[in-house]
Formats: sequence, C-alpha cells, structure tokens
Amino acid sequence: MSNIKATIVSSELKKIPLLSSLSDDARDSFANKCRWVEYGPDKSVIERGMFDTNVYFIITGTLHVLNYSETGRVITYATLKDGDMFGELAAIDGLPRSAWVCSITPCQMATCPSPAFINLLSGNAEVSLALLKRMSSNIRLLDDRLKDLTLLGAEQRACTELLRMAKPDSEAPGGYVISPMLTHANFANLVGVSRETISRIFRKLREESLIVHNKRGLCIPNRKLLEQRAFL
Amino acid sequence: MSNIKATIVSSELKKIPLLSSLSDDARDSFANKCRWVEYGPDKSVIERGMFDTNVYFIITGTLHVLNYSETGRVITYATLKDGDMFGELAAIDGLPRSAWVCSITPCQMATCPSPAFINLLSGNAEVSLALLKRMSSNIRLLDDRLKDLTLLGAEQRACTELLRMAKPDSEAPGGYVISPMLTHANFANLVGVSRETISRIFRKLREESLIVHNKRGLCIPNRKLLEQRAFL
DNA sequence: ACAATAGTGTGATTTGTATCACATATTTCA
DNA sequence: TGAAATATGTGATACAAATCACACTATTGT
Repeated sequence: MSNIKATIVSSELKKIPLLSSLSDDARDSFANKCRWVEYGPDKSVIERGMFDTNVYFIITGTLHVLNYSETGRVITYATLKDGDMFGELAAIDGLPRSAWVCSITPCQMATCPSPAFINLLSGNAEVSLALLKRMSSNIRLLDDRLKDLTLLGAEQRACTELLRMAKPDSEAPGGYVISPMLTHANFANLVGVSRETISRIFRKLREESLIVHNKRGLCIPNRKLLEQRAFL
Repeated sequence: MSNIKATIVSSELKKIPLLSSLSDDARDSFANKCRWVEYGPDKSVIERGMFDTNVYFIITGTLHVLNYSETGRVITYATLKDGDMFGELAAIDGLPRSAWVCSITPCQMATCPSPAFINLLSGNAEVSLALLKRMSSNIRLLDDRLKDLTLLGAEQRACTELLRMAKPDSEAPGGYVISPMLTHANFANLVGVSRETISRIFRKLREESLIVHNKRGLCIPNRKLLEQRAFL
C-alpha cells in the first residue's frame, strides 16, 4: 500500500472511537497495516464457520450481524454503523467466525490482519481498555436480550427493543424516534418473532398511540407510556 | 491486611488461569490489593442493579449467575467454578450490576476493588489479552444461546445444552458425563423452558438410551447420537 | 427411623405464537 | 407511467410449550 493511501486511511480511522486514544503517529503506523475495502449493498463480508481472522473498522455504511437456522429462519444480533468495528472475536481467539456479517448499504471499511490488531492491543493499554468496555457493553446487551427472550412475551420484547433503538427526537421535544426504521421482517428477526406477529403488535401500539409512523420513521411521542407497556 | 495473609492469598491466586501469566512479584503485589471473602451456600454475592464494582476470583466453590423476572421466573446464564472469575463488567465500565450471582456451595474467594483491577490490566498486556479471550468466549456462548433460543425447539435446545456441559467420562471410555448433574429445575432455567418440559424431554431421551442416569450424574453413552438429535 | 423437605413424573387444559394463505399497500426502476 | 418487486395487514388454523394439579420418589436432618 502506498504511503499516500495509508495517510488517507489513517485520517479516516480518526472516526473510529475505539482508536481515538491513539496519537497521530501511532494511528499512522497502524493504518499502514490496514487495507481499504469497499462492498456494495447486500454483500456478505464475514461468513459463519470461516477461519479468517481480520478485523474491520466501518468508515461509512450499515451492516447486520446475523445467523441462519437450517430452516432458513434468521436471527439478527446487531446493526453496525459508521465508527463501529467487527470481527474482533476471531482476531482475539483465532476460532472460526460465529456469525454472518452482511452489508445493507454500500460500505467503506478499513481491515487489518489479526496479528497487527493484537500488536496494537499489546502496546496500547488505552485501546485495550476501550475494547474491553466495548465487549462489556456487548455482553450486557446479550444478557438482556437472552433474559427478555426467556422471560418476556413477544409484545413486551418488541416494546423493549423499540425503547433500546429509540433516540431523542430533535424535531419533537420530549419525543423519541427510530430513524430510519427497519422493515417489519428485520425487526422481527431482531426480536425473535415472526413478521406477522410484529405487524399485529404494531397495530395495537398504533391504536393506542404509543407509536406513530411517518416519513421520518417510527416516533414514540411518550416514552414513559411505552416503558409501562414493556414492564407489565 | 497483614503480609502473611496477602502471601496466602497470592499463592491461592495461582489457581486463577486469568492471572497465570503474572510473575510471583506481580501476583504478590496484586494480592495485596485483594480481600479474602467466604460465603455459605445459597448466599447472594452480587445483586442486579447494585453499584459496587468489585471483581471476584473463585478459589473454591460453585456459583450461579442469574436473573429473575417480575413473575418469579428465573434464567441462569452460567455456572462458575474454582478458577473462574466474575464481576468484571462493572469493574470495567462502572455500570450497575446486570445480574445476580449466588453461591450454590460454600465459597472462598479473593476480591479486589475496580481500580486495582484496571491498574493490573493497564500494566499487563498478557492479562488484558487473557481477559479479552475470556470475554470473547463469553460472547460466543451468548450468541449461540440466543440463536438456539430463537431458532430451535425445546428438545433441541436441551440436547445442545447437555452436549455443552458434558465432559469425557474417565470411567467409561468413549462416553461423556455431566457430574454432578443439575436439578431439572436448574437445568430448565438454563435452557429457558419449564421444569415439566425438561422432565418429559429426559424421559424420551432415556427411553431411547441417549442419556442414562446413575449416582455419578448423567451419562451420555454415545455423543454422536445425541448430536444427531440436536441437529434435526 | 421418621417426618419434613426437595425433587421428579405425568395427565389435562390453556395459551401464545408460528404458520399458512391471501389481500392490500408501497417502493423501485425500466 | 405502469409493471414488478417489496413490504405490510389480517383472518383461520395448527402446534409447541406453559401452566395447573397432583401423585410419587428421593434426600435431609433430628
């Protein structure tokens, strides 16, 4: 890779929170170990069971982390966006990939081989700690979803997931939005129910004005009310 | 804490795989930051929502990591044993505890405050990396269980969990054992089904000789057969 | 050795959610 | 602009698993 390209990669890597503690020099030299990769929409970046160990840093684009059953049903673990990373598990433990990662939108990413990543971690306690934090929050989320899945019904889980995804709405004071909203089918995979069930649940929530659909996505006018619904 | 006590703690900490890369000196000085704690059986060590951030290293004893629903139903995430650790999430990110940890048998543990643990990680890339590995395998397990829960039926999940828990049987060549076996109720919480359903599933598996109960616990004479059952 | 407690087995019934089978919208792009 | 492809809405039915209710069996302790 040319130095010019590496310099470009390095400046793009500034957008990755995990690497924010690196000095310019350290980031430059790490960027030298990275490759620039681009994917179109609906492309598979990582496939379950493969033995590659590269780490990916998302500069722009959206991807889904998911798994299939033999019968073709899907479970979605997470939606990844600009600034996120993935592929760290295999890079750390060398085991085969545990899930698929597929691009939704076109994606630009920097990727580096496992040894370069391990080397980065060994030499930078701050990056190491940042990754530990990332993985902690990952585990907390997985714990929560596992709990929801065994202890809650479909409607409660759907509400909980809506609350997790909602961000304060800049255009409606006090309100929350999910924008852009996933398709029912995708949301269903995330919650672990059928598409039809999500459709029925949303109808009810809409009838009670707990959620509102518009062009911006899905709005939650009153978060408290939805929380009440999620907890009983 | 007296130096004598710290020395004892240090030698006990040798049993913790996570700390195995530490030199005697480094371990001694870390042991100085630790406190020795003991719990009887059925005691709560960590409670969901609490803001303490201590890390625990299990010298002897067994504990369960779990969560309750409002209705009293339980989900068990993991069983921890000698050499394991817990409490690292809160120590790393400072957030409230995400689950309960309860002693099953009497327990002896070393515990240290979050800053001492963070300090240990910052100064020891090897320990840091070992923890990253531990958390990676944790995430893989959670991913798997989440997948099983949404994509598989109760019987398949029960078989999968049996396979996960089984270890090669030293007394029966080629066979596997789970020893000691959990109660049906506990196993049910782990798999995310009712106790009665586990009872019925075990009856079927016993009728087909896929599992055998005896005083040592639960034996799996032919792992391959059980795997077949789990995958269809 | 006995009662008390904890764990297990099994039928009958109810429940939630998947599945099937369409109708109806909405978006995409030729 | 119209046709194809995607996404959504909704009833009817099927089914797996929870729940309820109780008998039975081990384990524990005094």
